[in-house]
Amino acid sequence: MTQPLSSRRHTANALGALSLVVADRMNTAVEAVAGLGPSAPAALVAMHEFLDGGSVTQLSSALGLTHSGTVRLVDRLAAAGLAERVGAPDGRAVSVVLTARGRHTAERILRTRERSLESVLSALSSDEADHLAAALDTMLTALTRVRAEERSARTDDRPRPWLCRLCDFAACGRGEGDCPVHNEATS
Amino acid sequence: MTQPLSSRRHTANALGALSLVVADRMNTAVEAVAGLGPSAPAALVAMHEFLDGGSVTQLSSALGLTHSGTVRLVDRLAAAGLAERVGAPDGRAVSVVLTARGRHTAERILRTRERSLESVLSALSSDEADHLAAALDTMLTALTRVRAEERSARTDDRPRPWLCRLCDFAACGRGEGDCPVHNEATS
DNA sequence: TAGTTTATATGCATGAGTCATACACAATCT
DNA sequence: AGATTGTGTATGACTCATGCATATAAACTA
Repeated sequence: MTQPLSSRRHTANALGALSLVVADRMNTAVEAVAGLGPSAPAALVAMHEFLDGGSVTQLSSALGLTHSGTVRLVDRLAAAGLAERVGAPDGRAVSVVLTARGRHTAERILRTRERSLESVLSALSSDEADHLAAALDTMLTALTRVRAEERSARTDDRPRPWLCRLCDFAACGRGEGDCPVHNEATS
Repeated sequence: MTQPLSSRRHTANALGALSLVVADRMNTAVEAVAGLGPSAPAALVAMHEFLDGGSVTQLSSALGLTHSGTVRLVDRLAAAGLAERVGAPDGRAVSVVLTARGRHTAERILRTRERSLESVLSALSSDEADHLAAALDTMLTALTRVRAEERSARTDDRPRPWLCRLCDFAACGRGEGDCPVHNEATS
């Protein structure tokens, strides 16, 4: 039996409300850790998870920023002693690596994020949490597919942020290579 | 039986990932409607739903902006013909009302939001959607309580954005007065 | 009537980003 | 090898939404 339309609409509304609060709280908490702007946490986490030593260009497409925007961001990270530019094999490129402090900060960001999220989950019963997890996985998988389609259909090639921005790969729970989101990010 | 810890962590991670994408997509879609900055959609919807004719101060606390920030926002809305300032009974205050175009824009914003959210839900089976709805309600209720506590424990009285920002009250599905979020907003 | 509080508005500053452009190195094609 | 074209990085000038400090005006209060 199909869920009545009115109920779907209610669910959509609640999903919007919840996503907004959860994302807001998470972003606020996480931005405060480094205090270097809205993109810094995502940059640090991306490098920590799969992009350490990557080029500015790679970083820019993971974050959905302009190249020049990313250059400024790397400037800030470097000035704060969280990352540094080292020479890359390719002479024109630059390899952005996390310093020890940077890696430490990235880990603090992940922990902060997790705390923020678990405080939201703590209201749920086990059953509710299980069902929620199933629904989340379904939606994430679907969204990854949608994004892939959108990407191929796009004319303006403005990069968009990495879908799984801020994800903790260790907490993903899917085996290596099993997470479509992860795969999209690293491919 | 309790959900194993590793699984909780997975759920938290997925919740973070999903909230981020959903909120991102929603915000991007909705900001494009008026094109007057990140706060404009929330302002229009707030006025449309419960704050039409309200003062700049009321608006500022619903949005979590500074008063001056809100003044500039109202300037932009007025310049775009979406709102106007009319005299209030209180001579120093100002009453910000939506124009016909403003009201129309607010409705378009709500529809855009709803489309964005329903595209995410469409991947779910009826059962999944039902369970999701239950979990969402639980979490929203809990979050409302948490916010109320946080508010009373705060020293710096920086306003924070209205929790149910962008909500479509008609889609809320709870009866008048039954939605704690709604109640918090309008009280 | 004078002083305080409340509401709005404004000048100036800032931070994070964009765009256009310059520059350095690499890859490719005669 | 030399010239051309492409790719990666950096920088100068600007935009835009916001915050802070302050000014002004109206409303309460003593």
